[in-house]
Amino acid sequence: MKILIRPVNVSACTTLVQALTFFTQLSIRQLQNLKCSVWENAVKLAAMNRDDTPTERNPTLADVARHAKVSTATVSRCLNSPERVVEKTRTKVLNAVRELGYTPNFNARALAAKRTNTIGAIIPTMENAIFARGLQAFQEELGRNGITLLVASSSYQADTEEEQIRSLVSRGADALFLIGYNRDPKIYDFLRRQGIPAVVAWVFDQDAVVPTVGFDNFTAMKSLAEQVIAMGHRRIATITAAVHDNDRASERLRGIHAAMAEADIPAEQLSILETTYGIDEGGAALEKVLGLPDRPTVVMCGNDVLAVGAIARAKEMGLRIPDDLSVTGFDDIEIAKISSPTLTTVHVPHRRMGKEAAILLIDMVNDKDTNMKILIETSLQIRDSLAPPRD
Amino acid sequence: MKILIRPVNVSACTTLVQALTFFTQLSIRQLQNLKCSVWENAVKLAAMNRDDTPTERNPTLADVARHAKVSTATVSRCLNSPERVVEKTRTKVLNAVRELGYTPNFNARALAAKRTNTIGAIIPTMENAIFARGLQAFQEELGRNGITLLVASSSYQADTEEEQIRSLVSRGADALFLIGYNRDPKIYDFLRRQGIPAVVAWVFDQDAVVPTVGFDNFTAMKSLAEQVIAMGHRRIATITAAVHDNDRASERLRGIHAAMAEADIPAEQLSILETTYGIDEGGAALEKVLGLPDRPTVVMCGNDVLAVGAIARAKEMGLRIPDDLSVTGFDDIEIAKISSPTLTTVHVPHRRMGKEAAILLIDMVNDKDTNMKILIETSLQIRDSLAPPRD
DNA sequence: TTGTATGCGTTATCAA
DNA sequence: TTGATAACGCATACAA
Repeated sequence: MKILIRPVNVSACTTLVQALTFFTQLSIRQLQNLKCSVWENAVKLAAMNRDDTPTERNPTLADVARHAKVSTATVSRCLNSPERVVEKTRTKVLNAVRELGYTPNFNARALAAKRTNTIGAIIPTMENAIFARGLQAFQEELGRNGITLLVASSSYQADTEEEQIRSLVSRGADALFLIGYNRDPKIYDFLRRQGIPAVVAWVFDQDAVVPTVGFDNFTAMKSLAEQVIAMGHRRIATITAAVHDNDRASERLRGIHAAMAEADIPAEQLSILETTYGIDEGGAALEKVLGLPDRPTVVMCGNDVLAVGAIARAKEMGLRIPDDLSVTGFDDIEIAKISSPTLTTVHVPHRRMGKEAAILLIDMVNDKDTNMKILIETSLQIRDSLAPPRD
Repeated sequence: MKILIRPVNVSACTTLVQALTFFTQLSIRQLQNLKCSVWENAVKLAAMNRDDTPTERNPTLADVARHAKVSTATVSRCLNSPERVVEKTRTKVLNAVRELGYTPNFNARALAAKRTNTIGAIIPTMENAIFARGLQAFQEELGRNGITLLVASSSYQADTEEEQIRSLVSRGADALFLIGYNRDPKIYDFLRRQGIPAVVAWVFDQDAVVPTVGFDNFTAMKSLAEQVIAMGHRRIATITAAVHDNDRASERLRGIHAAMAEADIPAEQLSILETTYGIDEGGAALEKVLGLPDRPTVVMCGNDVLAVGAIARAKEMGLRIPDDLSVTGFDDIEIAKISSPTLTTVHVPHRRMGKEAAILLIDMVNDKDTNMKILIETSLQIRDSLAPPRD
């Protein structure tokens, strides 16, 4: 056999070798007997990629059983309820496990046991620090209880979320953690029929029919608005996430409206600007606010990120905060404190919320008839970005 | 029928009732006709646990098959390779699927098919926005290809990460996305033997033996340090994440050292402060910097969050930035632009990195012999927080 | 094109 | 205390 190769480059040769092993039906070893330095190099690389050291099959329960000369049932017991097997056999089995480097196949286990020790969570987006933070605390608490977390993010899409709920259930999640109460009722039906406990976080609604760990978005924002109005503001703008399908946002908006109504300020005095999440988005919305006829004296933002973006843009445009314009946020994340001026906002203990949700959910998995609602208290953080209007 | 019960406690009774319904073949409703308060209580509890509104068993392939009057194999084919089944039976089957609300059991599917269309990712923490952002882009690209993402976070613990790698593999992840190259070599061995492709992101090392999508932390930080030194700074401090087990941090530190060496600045002129991630942590570290003898004129931070925290604290303590002290960051997240003064930093295109990693990984799953390294370019962002030293 | 039958790696039930 | 063995729900080789 004689082969001519124009040595182009190594990676091309690699491909070539693979093609050759295929067409000639020679093993890579046989091909290696051909002499030529580029060739050898290529062969070596190809060998690495193509596993001449073939993929070892994972050891199974049966392998361990054979190795330890016991039945598969015994091995299984050793791993799941070690107290039900006598000391001597147990060590024998555990040794075999270690020697073979055995790891249980999760899917098989789930299939047979109908329990996965896994809880699923769906959040609107991972990019928003407050969800990340609540989730982190949630996960830490689960971890302490030997439960693993499966995360999905829905990009604020209701249908995506529904898909993901089904997906998590079909993956065997023992329970679900969801953000916001507002979703198609048939989803709650579905979960109930499947016997999958779920808790809803980030909102609190006394009348909700699902277990909840959250705060009262309406009251929190209303308190802040009352404070704003008490300072003398009458013309208000709000920069908020799209309120449609988002009960956190719509409740907060309702809070502002309620405070205005109680102070006899006509609802038309409120300009509402919807935008997506982000610092730049907050800035862009602020520009629109400034373009409004009869300019508002205060901008109440749906979260701190929008607020900080608004402040930055306002300063760029030559406004002084809060002298020329007041700005408020929601959440009280770190940037609220380092923003200049520091940001007036609503403090939400996200970590605690995540942790409480985990505890509740674990209880529910253990005995399903827990149907609790936990109210997380928020508090006003009055800082420098809010002051009485000048005019 | 006459039954005597010594009323021990409610839960015992509950069990008893369940036993009775089993043995007598009477429904709980019928048993409820018996009068006795403890008894009634027990019956009620038992009813709750035992779901008289019974948990509907999930429909299975077999149910669908029966409903559509075909074999399970046909139903399976309809779902997985619809082109291999004739139009008429297909619609019949799909109707049955819809009517029964059938969802495939993921675990069973994984067990039988050895492919899950799932890719696992392990990041150090979800709380750090840059990981969240890269991951979000990663996930979006996977989503476009019908692949779902499994996320785990290791809290920067090497052993936790190792556990999670095994866990993801045992869950059937087809491939893995990892941050940083630096881990026990036996992990790479393990993955290779299992035939699980993995890509490493956030770093770039030409000599690494695993596929990589990342940027050169060393060179990027070195360029920034050169800039700093060119401005005249000699006494430098750096606030960094713990460099042990963290090749991103250690490479960046090495970059500073290299730039100093080239400028003949003795290495002792660099004060190194390790801290954890967070705005407050950056602030605390800054206080330590100010306490240093022969105070540095510039603080180079390992990331923007630390930098912004440092700036805020410095301002609180009455320093003017950059007049009294220069500060730099790394990553170029949004707060870099809104910080005041705006932050000099290294721009890293996290989104693009995540997306490229996804594309590469998908290729690798399809034909395992891709062994690519992709270098993501970074760039300097010189802004207001850096100026020549005053002395 | 469709159906039958087997196996995937566990857990759980029952008998020994 | 242990060992057989039957599920678990699905995919697929093979046969029809």
